[in-house]
Amino acid sequence: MRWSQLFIPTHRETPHEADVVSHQLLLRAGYIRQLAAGLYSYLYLARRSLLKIEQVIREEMDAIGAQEMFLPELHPAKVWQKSGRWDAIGHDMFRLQDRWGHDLCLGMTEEEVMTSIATGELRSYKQLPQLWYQIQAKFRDEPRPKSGLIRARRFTMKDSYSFDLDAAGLDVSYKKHHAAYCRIFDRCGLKYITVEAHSGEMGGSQSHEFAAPSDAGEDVIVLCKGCGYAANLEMARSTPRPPTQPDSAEDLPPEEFHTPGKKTIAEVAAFDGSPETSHIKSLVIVADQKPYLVLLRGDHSLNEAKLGSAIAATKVRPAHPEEIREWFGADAGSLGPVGVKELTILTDEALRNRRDLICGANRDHYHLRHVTPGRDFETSFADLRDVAEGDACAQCGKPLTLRKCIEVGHIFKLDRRYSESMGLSVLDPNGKEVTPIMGSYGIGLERILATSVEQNHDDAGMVLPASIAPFEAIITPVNLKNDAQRQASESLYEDCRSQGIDVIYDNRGERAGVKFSDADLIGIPYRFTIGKKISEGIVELKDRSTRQSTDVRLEEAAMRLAEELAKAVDPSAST
RNA sequence: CGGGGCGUGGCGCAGCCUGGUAGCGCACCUGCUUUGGGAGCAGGGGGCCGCAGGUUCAAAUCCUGCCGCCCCGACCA
Repeated sequence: MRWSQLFIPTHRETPHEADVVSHQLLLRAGYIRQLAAGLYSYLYLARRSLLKIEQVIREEMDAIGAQEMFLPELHPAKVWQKSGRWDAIGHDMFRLQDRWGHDLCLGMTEEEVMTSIATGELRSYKQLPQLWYQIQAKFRDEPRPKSGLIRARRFTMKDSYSFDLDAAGLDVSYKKHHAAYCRIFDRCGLKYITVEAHSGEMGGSQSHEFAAPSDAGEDVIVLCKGCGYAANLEMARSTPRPPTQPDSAEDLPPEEFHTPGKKTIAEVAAFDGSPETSHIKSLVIVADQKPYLVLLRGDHSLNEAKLGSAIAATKVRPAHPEEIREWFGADAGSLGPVGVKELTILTDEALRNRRDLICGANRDHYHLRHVTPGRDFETSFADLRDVAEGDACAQCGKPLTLRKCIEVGHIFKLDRRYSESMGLSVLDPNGKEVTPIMGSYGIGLERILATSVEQNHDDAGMVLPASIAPFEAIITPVNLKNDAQRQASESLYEDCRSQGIDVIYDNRGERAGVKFSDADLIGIPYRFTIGKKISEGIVELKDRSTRQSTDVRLEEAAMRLAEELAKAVDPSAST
């Protein structure tokens, strides 16, 4: 491609609406333009990158025997009603009606459609397993789209679905996907970790997330440098730091004391000189319409996903102030478990075997001291808290660290949730009707691009790996008006093309500095610079990531780069 | 949905407080010079100042309402 004919609208200045690096650079480098909140047009460069990412994914999915399909993005309500998600999902789904008043939605994911195809067609265990996938647009009416391509309302997902006869089969399909995903992210040059994750609304028994470390991420991953333990914050377990001050051995009854205007744990702790670890934090939570009193150590915070799992609730929310007033006769800030009868009390494990603690008295401006779980109130225990930086690893005892990550892929064992609700069954070898077991597996294509930019950039712009960069190389003549330089550029351009190198020729009449800056900004991994040394038959080959430049002979230049690319591209080619 | 910020040529911004000719840098067009890291000089084009009402002789500027975008939180497969 010749740059002079292309539309690559680069900007010198950072657009004001973007504040994460990938968003800024994708806009500045002319990859994308915003149409509305969470909706982006992919211009030429982004399109090329995304097609390359798509092709990597396609190759690896095909390699595990998955079959690509193409499904409608517009779904009739009835398939979602059948699975029960039409009502379960709420505002995240884009809904519309056709001219007859029939309800439709834009697809957020394809469990329902894929399963409905299977329901019509799969009849025998002999047809299993099946691995089906598609690479298509997904629509989610996010409460808050943000960070450019990282959380958009329309994005591209590769989603695949496995149908197996039994759990052992699902295990095989799941492992195949896990391995394929590792190859995909390796080939795309991402740094990532795989962690156990929370299944959320997808349901199912097991899930793993592919988490790419980045400050622009919204996921928090807990890591142990000692033993390699890694888990999503929603699943992670730890041994909390011991209380700052040991509990009193005395056996005193609860005693009310006046705490005028002190509401937060920090305020009460400062007021009476006790450490926060000797306090009970009381949170009122409504889970599936049922109220709970949730107790945590004063310095800990609640993880709502863990709570949801502990009580098998799907919808968890903090109680409204009026509800709290009605149930406790006091406001948040003076709440506690003593005397509470109507609400189920759940207590975090960190408070097990603790005694002589401080909590609210259910009377405004009063707290209780000498409170002991089990003696002064009935409760059950569960792991409900967020792991905190510096907690000890539950496996090896070393301190844990927290890392923000972008979720680039997620695989789920769905079990029979969808096959059952959608009425999928086949005959087993004994002629008995059985319900196949399913898995679902997703990768966000734009997130791979955005994450790559997040992980690979410098002050000049993006530094993309050759596998996903819009071009593998760029030819930059320093001065186009110089005949020798121009002719050499033309001939190198032809050489590169005959070597199969995806190359762009910057034949614009710009000054060298402009062309260098643009090439750096858009992140092309290799640059041929054709300048004065062409009189000796020499061109420079510069590596964008190392910024190292080597002199090569013009005649050998394309071949040299082709060899270099063959080394870098596709480390998994042998498998 | 709660809190905050911002809407002025394509991009980045000033002007608004204290009402009176819409301005700067970059980009763009023409010409000349220049050509190894975002050139110089000269000339030029481009604006519903987010939208709608109101106040006023007069509104980018003051008032009211709405819309859009961004950030924090809530929320989120």
